[in-house]
Amino acid sequence: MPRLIDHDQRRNEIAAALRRVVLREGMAAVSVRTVAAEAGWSPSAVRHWFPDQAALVRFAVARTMAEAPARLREVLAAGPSRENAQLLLEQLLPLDDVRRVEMHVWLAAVDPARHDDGFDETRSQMFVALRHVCRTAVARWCDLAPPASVGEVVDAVEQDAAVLHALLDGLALHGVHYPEEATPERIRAVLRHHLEAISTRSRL
Amino acid sequence: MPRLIDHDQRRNEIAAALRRVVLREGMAAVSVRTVAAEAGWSPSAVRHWFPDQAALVRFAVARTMAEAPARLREVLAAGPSRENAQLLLEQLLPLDDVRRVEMHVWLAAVDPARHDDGFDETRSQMFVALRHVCRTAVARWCDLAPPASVGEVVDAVEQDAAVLHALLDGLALHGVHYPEEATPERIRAVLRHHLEAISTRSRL
DNA sequence: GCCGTTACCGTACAACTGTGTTAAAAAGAG
DNA sequence: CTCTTTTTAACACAGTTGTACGGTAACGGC
Repeated sequence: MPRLIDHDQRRNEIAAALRRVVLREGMAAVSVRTVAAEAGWSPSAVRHWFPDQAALVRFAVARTMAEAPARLREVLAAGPSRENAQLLLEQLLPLDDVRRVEMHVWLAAVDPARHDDGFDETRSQMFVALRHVCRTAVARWCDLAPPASVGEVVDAVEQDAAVLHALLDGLALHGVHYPEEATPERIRAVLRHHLEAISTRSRL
Repeated sequence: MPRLIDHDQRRNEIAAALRRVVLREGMAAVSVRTVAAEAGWSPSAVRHWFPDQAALVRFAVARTMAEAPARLREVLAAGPSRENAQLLLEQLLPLDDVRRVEMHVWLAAVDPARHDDGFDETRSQMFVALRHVCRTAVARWCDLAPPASVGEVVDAVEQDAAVLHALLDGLALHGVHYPEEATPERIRAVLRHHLEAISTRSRL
């Protein structure tokens, strides 16, 4: 057997390089060559680990988004409370560098993906996943029983979740594209304000 | 004097061609050549009307977004009412083809613009303009005096406007990138639900 | 020692890009 | 018709892109 290399780690390194390129120069600057240079390898090395460029960015985007579920699970484990509900939602907002990179890469990838095949599934999965997090957050915030499955839908919660979902993505977009205006504190404040509006209403 | 051509109309034709390319194949497919082909001219013709590619997309994006203010003014002229407030906001959502194209082009242009100079001003202008529309809409919805100027800020309205602004951009993003899930009717319903939540709260 | 498999590199090529230059066509004014 | 300016085309050039191919270096088992 020849030298054995940790495939996953190698690919993660390259994905991290792509992330850095996207963050610094935007998705338009991503190419096999630029990513390879950023990672410190030759373009052929990158080509060795990924069959083509599309697979490269697919993998990198997937890996980038893959860290969020772990954070969500961790917060979820803390048990339901209002603080917890807000904390849950904040995991999906660009409030620190890690989450900012996630959102940035995702937003940069979503638009081109609209015309690439093989990304549609990821896109809609992301949508339903986010929606379900919103459902859970609304339920926890309003002190209701959490939704048992992705399929189970309670109408009142569902409407609030749809609003929250759009609000969340809007805040993410603002945080990434208008960092001066939408600072982490302001984003948090807007989310807080909206959540408190929900509770005020539900007390009627 | 040799043949005189309506410069503005010519440039608008080219901008429209760019719009079509963006809509069909995404911003990544935009080049002097592809736009020229779409418009039915030679690349040199396009180059004759725009000094370089950056100016081309700058102009096309500006022209695309330039149609919204007219719509907003028209709605604003109808005088304040709740229906009117919702209608105002709906002018900034991808509810028909015209508005869908606007949002699509804008979203496709915003991300690359983050790393191009000369677009920052447009970006922040868009932000404050949208925020002000939200302020006005909240004021009209809650039957308050409309804000006199962009500078005048009422705290209670301002917080609601910030939420509404993020919600609006989130809904726009959903409508463009998840057209199956976020249909015009659902987008309208979400907006409606949020606005009614505001009024419920304000009646306390 | 050797060998075979794996990892990586350098180069090459065709396609595309933006952007100049150069020249032809078109059309109103005289 | 001719002249003059605008409009369009054709071409060229350098740069970048994705991807394929041939070769080299490393390493584990014998």
